[in-house]
Amino acid sequence: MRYHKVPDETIRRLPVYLRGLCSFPNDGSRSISSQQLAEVLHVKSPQVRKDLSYFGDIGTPGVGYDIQKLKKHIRTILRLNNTHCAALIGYGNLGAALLKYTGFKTFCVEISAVFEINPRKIGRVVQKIKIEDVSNISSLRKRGISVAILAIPALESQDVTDKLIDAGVGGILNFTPSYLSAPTNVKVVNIDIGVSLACLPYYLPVGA
Amino acid sequence: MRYHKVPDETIRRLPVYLRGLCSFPNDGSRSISSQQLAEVLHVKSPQVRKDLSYFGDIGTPGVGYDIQKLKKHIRTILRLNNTHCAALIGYGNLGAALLKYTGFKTFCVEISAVFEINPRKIGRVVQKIKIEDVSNISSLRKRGISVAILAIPALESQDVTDKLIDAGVGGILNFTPSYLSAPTNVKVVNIDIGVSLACLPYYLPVGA
DNA sequence: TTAGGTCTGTGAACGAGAACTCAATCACGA
DNA sequence: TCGTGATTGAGTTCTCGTTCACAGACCTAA
Ligand SMILES: NC(=O)c1ccc[n+]([C@@H]2O[C@H](COP(=O)([O-])OP(=O)(O)OC[C@H]3O[C@@H](n4cnc5c(N)ncnc54)[C@H](O)[C@@H]3O)[C@@H](O)[C@H]2O)c1
Ligand SMILES: NC(=O)c1ccc[n+]([C@@H]2O[C@H](COP(=O)([O-])OP(=O)(O)OC[C@H]3O[C@@H](n4cnc5c(N)ncnc54)[C@H](O)[C@@H]3O)[C@@H](O)[C@H]2O)c1
Repeated sequence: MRYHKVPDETIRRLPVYLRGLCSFPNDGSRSISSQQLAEVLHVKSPQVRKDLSYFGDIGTPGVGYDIQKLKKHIRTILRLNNTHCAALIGYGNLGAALLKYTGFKTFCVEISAVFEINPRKIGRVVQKIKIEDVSNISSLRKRGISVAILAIPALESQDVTDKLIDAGVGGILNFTPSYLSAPTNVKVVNIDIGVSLACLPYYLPVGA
Repeated sequence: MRYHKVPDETIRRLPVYLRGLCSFPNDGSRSISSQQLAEVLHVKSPQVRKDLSYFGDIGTPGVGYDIQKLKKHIRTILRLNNTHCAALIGYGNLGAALLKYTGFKTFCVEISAVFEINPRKIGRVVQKIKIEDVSNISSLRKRGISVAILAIPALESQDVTDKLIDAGVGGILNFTPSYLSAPTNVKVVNIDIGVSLACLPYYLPVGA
């Protein structure tokens, strides 16, 4: 492997590969070819090989990829070896749904802190987590929490983002419909549900 | 404007432009330049002009874009002139959050039907909508509902998708972590929250 | 009426990422 | 030990989308 900047698109596909591998029928075979992997995941096989080749020689020519080794390798690349703790900011409609969701553990991510501004919610215990006051965000650094999920009203999002960054957070999953300013060493991933939904009618057949 | 296939990326930006225009400070000026628009939305100004130019001459050289006209124009392109009714499939954690959300009306989309398989939920009235049995999906065609939001367990997603397509649905917003097979005339937009979250640790500074 | 400044629309250059292709590599069996 | 078939890794090509740059349209004011 030579030096290469890894495309963001590749990073985004790795979790998909990982999930595919986890749910792969354990039919005794220890290895899987890029062809088989590609079919399950609905991508092309050269894509799979190129993605994986960015990170060194993982596969074996003539054989394929060792399933267990590949899983471990992808986890290492994504830093998902040990469980990551994430903070949820905003326990509203969306926040509550996210907190109840158990699917994140496939990716070794676990929501381990919840912050609110509403006094009626602060102090309540939900899913074994005690909801804290939003001013406690500054404690995130010493608690080793560096990933945050933003599910608060758009107006407050930049303020809270600034606080998160001050507290050493390096990755933010943003559900609010606002653009968040952040230094380049902080990664912001946006999920804009409204925009995704608004795109659909365009693709409907005319007259529908 | 010549004939051009419009890039998907352009379509995806249009709702962002629309939302930006809606929240633009109404300081009396009737028009806005691509420069100003670009600043608000954090894109480059040639991008804005190119995106809009796919759909004919909307702006006025030397002046800019008439704000009200542009809003109307974008709505027309995206077919968001008259309210679109959408069906929500699955009233679980996520489905409930989506149904309560009022922000979709910015984009003239409204959830007007909810389907469930759980008998204890069927028949309940939530947000003025009566939850129906999933077998009623076939009635969507005559009700003129052609957009659906999938928020059910992954295992059932392909089955229900097939039913939705049979019922004439042409656009699906998919929250399940599975790949949905659909004919090319049906648009599927995926929102994979788990994958988005799993990407974040990769970008954290080493040692964090 | 015309000159000068502003801003759009668009062809062309550029860049990133996806798909293709094939030489190099490996397992296995003769 | 060597030949065969399978499969990777990576250089090349292709496709799509973004950025650039400028001609032309428009407004205003003298
Ligand atoms: N619910 C959805 O389906 C949906 C869809 C698309 C986008 N969103 C976006 O997600 C965000 C959350 O949506 P929601 O429906 O859960 O809203 P919500 O109003 O139900 O919940 C927001 C929660 O955040 C809390 N909050 C407000 N300010 C805060 C602060 N400064 N610090 C900590 N907590 C604070 C509020 O007390 C409330 O509990 C919004 O930006 C919304 O636009 C939601
Ligand atoms: N909740 C989250 O935060 C979250 C995050 C990421 C992904 N997801 C995905 O979104 C989907 C829904 O998640 P959830 O947390 O709301 O799950 P949930 O279990 O809370 O809700 C699922 C609902 O769908 C209903 N249902 C099941 N089969 C059905 C069918 N065939 N037809 C109609 N309804 C049916 C169930 O009765 C239930 O009410 C899942 O695929 C999940 O993986 C959710």
